[in-house]
Amino acid sequence: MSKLENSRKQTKRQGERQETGETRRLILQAAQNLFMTYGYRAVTTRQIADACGITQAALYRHFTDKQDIYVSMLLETMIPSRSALERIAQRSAPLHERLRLAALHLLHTSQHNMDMMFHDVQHELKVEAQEKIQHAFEESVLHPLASIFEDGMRQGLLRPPEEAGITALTAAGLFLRLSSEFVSQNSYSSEPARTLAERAQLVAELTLYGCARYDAPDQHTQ
Amino acid sequence: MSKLENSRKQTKRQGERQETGETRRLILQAAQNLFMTYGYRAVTTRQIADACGITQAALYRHFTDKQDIYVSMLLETMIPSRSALERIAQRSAPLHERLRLAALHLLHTSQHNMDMMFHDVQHELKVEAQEKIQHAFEESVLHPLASIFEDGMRQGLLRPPEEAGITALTAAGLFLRLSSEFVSQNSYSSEPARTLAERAQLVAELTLYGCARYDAPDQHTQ
DNA sequence: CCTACCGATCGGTAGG
DNA sequence: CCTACCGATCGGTAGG
Repeated sequence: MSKLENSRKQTKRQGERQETGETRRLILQAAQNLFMTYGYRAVTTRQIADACGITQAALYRHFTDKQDIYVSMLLETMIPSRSALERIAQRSAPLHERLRLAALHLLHTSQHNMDMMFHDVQHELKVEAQEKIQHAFEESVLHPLASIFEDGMRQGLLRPPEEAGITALTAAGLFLRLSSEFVSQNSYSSEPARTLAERAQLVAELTLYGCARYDAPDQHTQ
Repeated sequence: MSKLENSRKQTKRQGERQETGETRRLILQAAQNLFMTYGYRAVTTRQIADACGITQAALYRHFTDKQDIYVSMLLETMIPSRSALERIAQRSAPLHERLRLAALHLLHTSQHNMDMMFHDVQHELKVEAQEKIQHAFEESVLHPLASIFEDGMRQGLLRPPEEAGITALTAAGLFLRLSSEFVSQNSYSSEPARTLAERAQLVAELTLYGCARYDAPDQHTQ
């Protein structure tokens, strides 16, 4: 006996199945795969429905419209990151180590194609939805990351903005860009294959120290 | 007497105006503004035509289809960069200075939304067009930049890949991402306003040295 | 949850 | 270079 059958004894008019929100989760999962790969506009509601084995019209029993699917998917992707990143930020480990763990988290949950996501949010969504996403992103991803960099500045390990440095928020944005450079195994180049852990380590190092040798002659005085 | 009238005495059947390729340039300029802002799919051929003051059907006298407009626009944007970047790469100035100039060039010509561009190329174009763009990008942008980093490795100023470093090509890709972080005045944060020159300087410094203080205690041994 | 369908809009073509 | 139009596809709804 399937668990689909035993978990409902109610009226059941023609072909309804909703109950547990199982279908909703299925839709959001398909939406994540498709939207994050092809972008908001390029994905049709029919593609999402096909990936779930339901008809396009059935989507509208779970979401009010296409935008609602997209926004719900983004929120359910970002919000769980908050506690994970805040926990990492509050560790007592050295700056470098916390950044490595944060990068690992980002690479692992594959906060994919951040740039495309923001483009879509900005250009395809209504203002109200934009603000909801923007807020969730700041609370769940940007601020936890920025707090790590603020810590580094308080400790005097990072250049403050007034010494040709950048603000903690900008550093966080930069860190995110660097991470997305390494989500997919390379963008253009023919880099040797690396594990997720190695890439996270690299993101942390590059963010802090760049590509220069630590012991290189000081080029600022050249 | 308008210059449109005097530059042609030929047959002139019903409403043709083509001659100098003037309209073609107008179309490419409108296409650049629109495609680079909204992405390939979001821009309609009617929008491009409207921006040029012609009808949508008239576009097809200058280009075979929408993709042709897009590819032509990208090629005519990237190819002129080649000589500029190669000249910068071959200068005798220090590594840091050449990177600063390269960043300035990129920020100035606003090789905008590189990530969206690559997404569009990969997902919306036919393979043949993809390869044409990929080739032009490598020749005109990526390789000139990579040659600067190769130089730095030869000089021993950069960590080589086998010392937890990255290849010159990856460094070039990273440099491009950092640049696009600063094309628009900030992405998320509330950074103080900076001139183009200041941002170029910052991109070069961050690429080489990261956000850490140059004189910070070595965190690798923490 | 499905079948059927709608208006709107898209890229591209016919014909002059 | 324009007017007019085409088939295809889109997001969303009616009705059960």
